[in-house]
This record gives sequence, structure tokens and C-alpha cells, in this order.
Amino acid sequence: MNTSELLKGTLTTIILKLLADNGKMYGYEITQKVKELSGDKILVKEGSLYPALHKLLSDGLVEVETVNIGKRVRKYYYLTPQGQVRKQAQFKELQEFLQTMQHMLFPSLNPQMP
Amino acid sequence: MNTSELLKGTLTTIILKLLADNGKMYGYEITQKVKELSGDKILVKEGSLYPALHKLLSDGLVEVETVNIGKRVRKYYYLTPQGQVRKQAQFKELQEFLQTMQHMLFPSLNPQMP
DNA sequence: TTTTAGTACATAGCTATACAATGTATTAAA
DNA sequence: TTTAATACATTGTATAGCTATGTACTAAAA
Repeated sequence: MNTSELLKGTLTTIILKLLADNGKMYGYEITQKVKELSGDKILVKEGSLYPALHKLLSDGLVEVETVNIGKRVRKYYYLTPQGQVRKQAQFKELQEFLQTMQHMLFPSLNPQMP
Repeated sequence: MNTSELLKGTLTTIILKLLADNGKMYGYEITQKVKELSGDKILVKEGSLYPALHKLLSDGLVEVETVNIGKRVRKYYYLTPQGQVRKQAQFKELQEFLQTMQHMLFPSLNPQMP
């Protein structure tokens, strides 16, 4: 097992969260932000990111705005209203999951389950 | 997305942890313990559990002791020395991952990354 | 006494998802 | 001028948990 297995199911939520926080972001920017926020511990690969973004797009959770930077293309992604709703739901679910795992694995730190 | 996606990469670690804590356990017992410890939030399915246990067995991380309870068969699993080593490593990795996720998603609660 | 729920094992096939490897192209720094 | 960084993308692969299904015993409820 390596961290990438643990990341499963969380990447989409991370993307939605970052877009919610920052308004709009482009792919490469997302990878760098995740790297920064995680203290270099989580490195999102292109082979994970772009398929995930395309899926969000086809699901109508994000929309894209293409910008030309010189001769280079940048695609800014931002949440749709549905995307914002979904973000809330997934964020909460992930939050609860993380807490449940904490309770299960380190019960000493969190004495009583609600 | 449902919780099962989030569980990926964590199930084996949970099993190793439970066996380390309880000495030996059988499959059904593990499912019930996880259910209990997680406050009914994580329900390990047979289709997940038994393949995971068989993998641990073939990897030499656990061994099995078959016990007859009346006419019913019970298979108690317990950690091998390698299993104990692996448990430590995976447990630490999961712990760090959970913390990293907390820092990423709820930075307000955990101000500074080390 | 029959039915239901619970206990206890197991497997075949499915699906989702992150990754490795690879590719194209521009730009800035060494 | 070569290297590293920026910026997009796709193909194929592996992993792992799930659904559905199956067998069989036991205890409680109807």
C-alpha cells in the first residue's frame, strides 16, 4: 500500500474544495496547491487530475474558461451551482469519514463517540 | 461517491490494527468490531473482508487457526511477526495521511504544518 | 414447528479510480 | 543551448471494495 491507495475517493473532493475556496483554478495550479497545502506529501499526477477534471466537467459540476497566456493555453475551472451543492455534500462526508477513522484507530485521543 | 471509495487502502490497516489489539479474531467478529467502533458508520462486507484476509494470509502477515464450534467452523486469524512489523508501518502511514488530510481540508483547526 | 434472523464461511464478476508511461508544446533559467 | 518548469492530454494497467450469490448451522420468534 502507498499513499495513492489512500487518496482514492478523496481527490474529487479535494478539487471541489479548492475550487470553492479559490473561485477558479487551472489544472497545473491545482497540483501545485495540493503539493503546497499537504507539505509535499500529496502529489497529484496528471494521469489522475485531468481525467478527474473531465469527469467533473461532463457531470456538470464544473465549467471551464480557456485563456491564452502567450501561446500557451490555460483552462480555468470553476464550480457550477450543482458543483457547489456537491462540494458541500462530499466535504461533509469526507469530514465524517476522517473523524470516524480517528475514533476507530486512535480512540485514546477522542474518548467518546457521539 | 460513497464511503466505500473512501475505505480503499484503509481496510487492511484496520484489520491489522484490530488483530494487534485483540490477539486473534475471526472474520465475522472483525465486521462486528468495526461496526461497533465506528458507531455503525463503517460496514465491512464479506466480499471485501474475506479476500482481504486471504491476501494477508498468502502474504504471510497473518496465520489462521481453525476451531470447530459445534458443527460450525470458525477461523481465527492472528498476526505473524512480519504482520506486526507491517501493522506498525501501515498504521503510521495512515495516521500521517489522516493528519495531512485534516491540514488540507480544515486548516483553521490545525494552524501550522510541521 | 416452522419461519426468520443471525452467525460464519466463501467466490465470481463488476466498477471506480489513481497511476505509470507517454506525448506535445511553450517558456524561463542556467 | 540545454535543462527545468509550465501546461495540456491519453492509453492501458492494477488494485480493491462491492454486489450478488451460494452453502450451512443455530437460536429465537411466530
